[in-house]
Amino acid sequence: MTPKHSKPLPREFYERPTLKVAKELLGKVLVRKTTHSTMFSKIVDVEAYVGPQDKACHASKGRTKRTEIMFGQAGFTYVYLIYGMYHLLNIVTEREGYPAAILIRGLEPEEKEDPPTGQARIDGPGRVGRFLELDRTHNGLDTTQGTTIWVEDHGLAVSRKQIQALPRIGVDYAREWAKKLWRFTLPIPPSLKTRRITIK
DNA sequence: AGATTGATCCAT
DNA sequence: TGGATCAATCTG
Repeated sequence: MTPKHSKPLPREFYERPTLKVAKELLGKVLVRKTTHSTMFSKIVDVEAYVGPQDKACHASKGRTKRTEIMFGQAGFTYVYLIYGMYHLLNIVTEREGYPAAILIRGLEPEEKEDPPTGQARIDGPGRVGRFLELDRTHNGLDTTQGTTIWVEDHGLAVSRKQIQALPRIGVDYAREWAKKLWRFTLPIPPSLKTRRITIK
């Protein structure tokens, strides 16, 4: 099922309307390569931040040192520190000059054990950053090069019916923009649901 | 509900 | 140059 060789999604994939790209990222495989290992995780939860008018988008405040990357070429990472603790991973979309990005909120890591143990879902953008061992050195990386962080298509079909559209989290300050259904998720599979009991 | 935590941005 | 803000998470 998983192809032996898969290439990073090309820049053209990201150079399109952000809402479309966001939905199409669901079911794709995020690859994170460190010196020790290469991790593969299915993308299951994303949020779109779309353009200068979107008050929830950091770039609505204009072009600054921090938001500069979002104004640049699509396919680059936008990683930033929030609350002094969490590194959130985004991928830049749309044409150069139009600031937009997609926040990765949830992952399902590939099973590594041979009898699969039932891997937990990584739920929340802060946990995603921690799981992927991200820090600010991962800001502004080109995901089309297949070096550190990239996305592959392993051929998993995702139908529109599976995609839930929800309001974005934690952006109440954006007033009416917070009501946009620009968060897209895949349902938690039953195999994971049954394993969501957390033991202390 | 409250604490945590530090980079960023802007104006008191 | 200070201080408010913040695409969150953990604990109680």
